[in-house]
Formats: sequence, structure tokens, C-alpha cells
Amino acid sequence: MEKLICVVGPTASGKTGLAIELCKRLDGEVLSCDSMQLYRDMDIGTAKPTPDEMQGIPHHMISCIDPADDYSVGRYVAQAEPILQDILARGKTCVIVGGTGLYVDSLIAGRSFAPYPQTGRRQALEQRADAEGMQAMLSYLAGFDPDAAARLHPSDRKRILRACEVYEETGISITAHDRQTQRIPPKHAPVWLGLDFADRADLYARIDLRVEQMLAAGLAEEVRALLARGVPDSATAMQAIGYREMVAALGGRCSAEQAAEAIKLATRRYAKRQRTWFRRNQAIHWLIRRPETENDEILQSARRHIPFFDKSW
RNA sequence: GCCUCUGUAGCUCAGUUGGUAGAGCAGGGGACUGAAAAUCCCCGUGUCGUUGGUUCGAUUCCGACCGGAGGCA
Repeated sequence: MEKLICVVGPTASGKTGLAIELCKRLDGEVLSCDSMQLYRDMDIGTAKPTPDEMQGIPHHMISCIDPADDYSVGRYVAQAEPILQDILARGKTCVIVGGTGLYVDSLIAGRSFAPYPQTGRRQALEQRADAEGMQAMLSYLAGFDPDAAARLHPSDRKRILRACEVYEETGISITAHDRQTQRIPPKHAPVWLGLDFADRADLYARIDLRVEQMLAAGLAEEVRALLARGVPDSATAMQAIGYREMVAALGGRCSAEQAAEAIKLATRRYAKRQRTWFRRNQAIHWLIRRPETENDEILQSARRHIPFFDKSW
């Protein structure tokens, strides 16, 4: 049996702390599964654990990508899977800390992705969508992938154009590709642990507090430094919550107070989407906390779901 | 003290020539297979400030009262 644990849940629910405690007791290493903590020099706004907080536990897939780079799920799985294998091969426990649902699920499922070509097809499709409208693109898609066309809403430009691109590029519809690459059962069978608060208001209060702490810790400076270094504000990394709002504030498009409120709001909504994503995963053992819940209590509940816990624990 | 305006969803406000009401934001639910902290979809009952009156019927008209804003003293 693979000694593999996935710690998931909404942002600010305490995943990072739990993962580190688990690693200390299970001879583990952290494999981060967070689409924004991947980027270097984005520490404050992505709530990365500090070296101090890591307590000597090795962390992988954190601060390994340049903020100006394009990244994707496909690249993540390709990079993370060998690391996962290596951790297990060395006899260690692998603790995946996942805030990014798509990345976690793809890694665990062992999904492979259709290529993303540099052939200019994407650009051509974008132009065609601008000229003809999305209904026309949807009809075009229906010609070779009626399932995808039926599934996608006309406003869902991103997915419609991607579906067209995959077919034009590979001759295989994205629906067929997804079916062909689906692994049943999934590649890995981790112990799933989900962290969340019983009362949503408590999570939101934590989010607000954390945003204030980020601002006090110099989020504005962090963003300013990235921009000064030439990271374009169109970069994927700059779409991260906290960064895009600060870019707006630094550009004089809103006040610092407005930016702070916008960050809190966006983070709450993000947490809601994360819940929606993880809620459908029936394998997750939910560890529900209240503001007064001790970390040790959570740890003990977690232990009950881990069949391979260390005898010394 | 007098005059004017104002009180409708958590917030900002529409509206009903009298037949108990709807937008935006917030909030909730869902989707998700090159960007996912991204992107997309769906969801609106609330003593219409309180209390009398007129009326078959009042949130709407009238009076009083209680909030709020402004003006004159």
C-alpha cells in the first residue's frame, strides 16, 4: 500500500499546518498541490509556509516556477508524479497538500492531457470567435464533438475554443480524448483528509484576518517587486488573488482599502468554489473544526483514518 | 420650533395611475480534463418604518408618530 495522504479543503482551513504535523509523525514529505505557491517570489500573497513553519520537513513543488512562465495542469502532473514516486521509493510518506482541486485530482487519477500546440491555431480560433460569435463556434464544435457542444454553455468561451483546438490539432475530439485517457481505477489510492470549519462565518473571519496579515507583511511590496522585475500583469501568476487586486491599487485604479476588501471578497468566493469541488469527492474524510478546536484534536481525528500510522505515534 | 426631502431584500436603489413588488451588489447552489487563486451556469417573500383613517382591497392616497438628511429660524 502506498503511504500517500491528500490533505484538501478550502483556503485558510489549516491544511499546511496539518500536513507538517502529519509529516513529523509519519516520516513524511510535503508535495504541494497549489497552482500559485508554485511561483517563486510570491510568498506573502500565496500564504506559503515559511522555512520556520516547515520545521525541516522537505517541501516539493513550491517556489519552483518563474512568475512570468506559463504553467498548466499538464505540466504539474508531469513534474509532480516523478517526485511522488521518488518520495515513496525512499520509503517515506507522501503528504499532498492540495488547494487546487483540478491539480490534485489529475495527479491522483494519473490523467494525461491533450497537447497545447504553439501552431497559432488558438489565435485563429480566438479571432474567429470575435468575428462570428460563440453560437457559431458552438455549431462548429457540434460538427465533430456533439457531446461537448451539448455540455458547454455558449458563454463558456475558454472551454469551447479549447475543444475546437484539440480536435483541429489532433483529429480527436476532446470528449474522445478524455474518455481514452481516463484511468479506472485511478493511478493512486490515497487517504483523503478534508479540513473545513463547521460554521462558514468562522472560515471567513480567518480569511479576513489572514488578508490583513498579508497586507501588514508587505504584500504591496511583493507585488511591486514582481512588476518592477518585468513580470507582465497579464501573466497567469498575476491572476492570483491578492496580486491582481494589488496591481490595480498600485496602478491607481483603486484605493488600498478597496483593494483589501476586494481581496477578502475574492478569497471567500474562492473558498466556496473549493468546497464545491471537494464536496463531490466521496472518499474524503472530513475533519470539521470550530474556532476553539485544538490542532491536536484534528491530528487525532486524522490518525483514525490513516491505516499506516507509525507505531511510535 | 417650522419647512422640504426620505424610510421597500444583508447593502444601494427601482416600482406599484390602489389588486401585497424587482434590479445591481452581497449571499447561496452547481460545473470544471493546455490558464483552475482561472473560467462558466443557475437561484430574489421581503412585517414595502410604526399606527390610525379612506377603500371591497393600502406598500401605494390622507393623518399622526418614530428614524435619517437638508434648509429656515
